[in-house]
Amino acid sequence: MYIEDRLKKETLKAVQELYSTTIDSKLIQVNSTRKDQKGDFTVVVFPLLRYSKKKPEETGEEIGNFLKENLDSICSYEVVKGFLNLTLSFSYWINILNRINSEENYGFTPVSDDSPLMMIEYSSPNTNKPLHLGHIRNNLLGFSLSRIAKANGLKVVKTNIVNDRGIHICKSMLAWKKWGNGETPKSSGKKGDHLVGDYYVKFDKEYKNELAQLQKEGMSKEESEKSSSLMAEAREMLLKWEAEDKEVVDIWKMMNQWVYDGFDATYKKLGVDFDKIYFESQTWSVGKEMVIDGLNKGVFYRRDDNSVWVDLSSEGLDEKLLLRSDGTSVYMTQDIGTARLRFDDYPIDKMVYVVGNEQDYHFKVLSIILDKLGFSWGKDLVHFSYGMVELPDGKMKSREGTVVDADDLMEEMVKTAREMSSESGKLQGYSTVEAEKIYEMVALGALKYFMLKVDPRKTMTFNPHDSIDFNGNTGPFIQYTHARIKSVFRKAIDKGLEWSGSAPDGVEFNKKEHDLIRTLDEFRHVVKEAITSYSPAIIANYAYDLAKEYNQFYHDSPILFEENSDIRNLRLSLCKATGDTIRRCMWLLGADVPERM
RNA sequence: AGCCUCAUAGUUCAAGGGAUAGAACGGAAGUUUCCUAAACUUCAGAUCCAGGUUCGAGUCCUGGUGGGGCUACCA
Repeated sequence: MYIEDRLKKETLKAVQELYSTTIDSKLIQVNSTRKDQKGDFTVVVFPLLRYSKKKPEETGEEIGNFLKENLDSICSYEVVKGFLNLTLSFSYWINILNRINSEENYGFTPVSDDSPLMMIEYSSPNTNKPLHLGHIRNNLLGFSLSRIAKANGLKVVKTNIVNDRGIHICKSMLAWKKWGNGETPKSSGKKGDHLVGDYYVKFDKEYKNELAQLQKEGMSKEESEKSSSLMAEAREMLLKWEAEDKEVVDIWKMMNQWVYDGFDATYKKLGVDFDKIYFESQTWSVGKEMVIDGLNKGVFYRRDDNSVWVDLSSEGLDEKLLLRSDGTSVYMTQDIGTARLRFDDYPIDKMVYVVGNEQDYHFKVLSIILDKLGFSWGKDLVHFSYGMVELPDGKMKSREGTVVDADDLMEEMVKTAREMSSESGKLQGYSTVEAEKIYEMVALGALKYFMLKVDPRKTMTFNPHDSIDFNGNTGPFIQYTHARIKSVFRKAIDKGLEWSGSAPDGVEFNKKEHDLIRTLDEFRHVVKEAITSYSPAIIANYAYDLAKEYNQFYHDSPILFEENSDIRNLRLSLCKATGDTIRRCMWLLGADVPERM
């Protein structure tokens, strides 16, 4: 049992004995003491005043005294305003430190056979545009969440649903057919997803031209849209696709493969992966069947024009379309089908969708529909709803060319990392290949930290001109701290001052050392909180605090120059624990830490 | 119009109803004969407005103002 739980229990007992009342344990708050106050843990006494019927100071004194009598680890206490600050003994903290260093994966819960299974859907790209900044946030959140879940003892299946069918796909296919002259990624040297994306844009441009021309000839906007021959061709292509017309399907397969090759390269560079990929071209028909099934069960209803709807007015929502009047499926239909397939494939206990908050309504509806169809997991599916990434002057708009492309961005950041590193010259003696690996690690660390340190629910702003920092509250700052620690241990070997493997009991430590141990101790809470609140940002912010704390300690306290071997081993223990904890934090964020940088 | 969501230094972000609202960038000034200066130290600078609940409100409630989103036979 950890000390916080014991403190709570003993405080409960104290109230019982001192004031002869039993109170709800929720009233007892044990917090970590603010770093600017003396003490390690704080019991907030305000809520207890109703029972003590005494002044805050007096109540604090009485409870403090009781706790000190009953818990050996407490060596002193003081009451400041309504706060009872307890100070624990040096040996308590030495113990904690040694525990951190002796446990295999401190703060993590191992996965066991009967662990619940969490399926996490993320990424969910369209095959007609390359990945951009918004996808990066999605991918990094999804991947990090999967690691956080694993660290909390859950089995995890990462999944991706690729949106590979529909009218929008036909648009890029049609444009390629009309104006492509057989261009391929090979012949043009373009990455496949970018090539296909270009044709999607090309279609849009030609379509706009056509509309403008028609309107010039006197048509209204609606009329021109209706009589556009380009759009008619695209629709015809979709019908052919659904009828499995060989020519169309062949082009579809070929162009999709170009895109997948492109996506794979981007995913690889980003460092994310999936255990199982679903394609909408395979799930849409299942969705249709389920809608028909629901229709038979009376959950849905058919309108005169043959379209199928669900009435959610009793849930306070409106009516939602599930099948168009021509029998084709919509987004919702596909999500229903995909859910069915997934639950057939895996014994899922928790389904998490990492999808932007623009779809809050969609997932609310999906949850209700799945529940209505009789799926027990429908009600508590989790929509991990994250905020948009905006540019300083607003949303990214592909038509205005303000989209920040994922590949370009990563490339740019690697370049910056390379420049910064060669300025400092710390990688001398490394081969080009090794050095290049570190540039990538640092660049990606910067990007990942930048995206993940923000509360996922909030809209975030990305300024492409300032780009992403490598100094201050950044990924490289944290990586740098790790590299520094590794360097200390290398130097320790050179000097013959190897670490004894533990901190000796009986040694006393200074304020900075004390703060550092306390911060290290908090890691276990942070890991748990990250999963309960679905927030990698909690890990990121903690990692920064820890690195900051360490750097202050490092600055103030000589480690290898310390003559007293007990103190030196304490400090090396702190270095070891900090290095490992930083590595674990970054792992949870999906980022790596270098030995040198 | 209705519903959802957000609002904190010049800027980008923190702050489980708890103490003097914390960082970073940018601005001003410092620290390397010493374990990595991508670091450390110091200074200036913020809770949209009006009420309410509470011993205590950036945090909860109500109303305003302002931004974003959703309310598609698009995905």
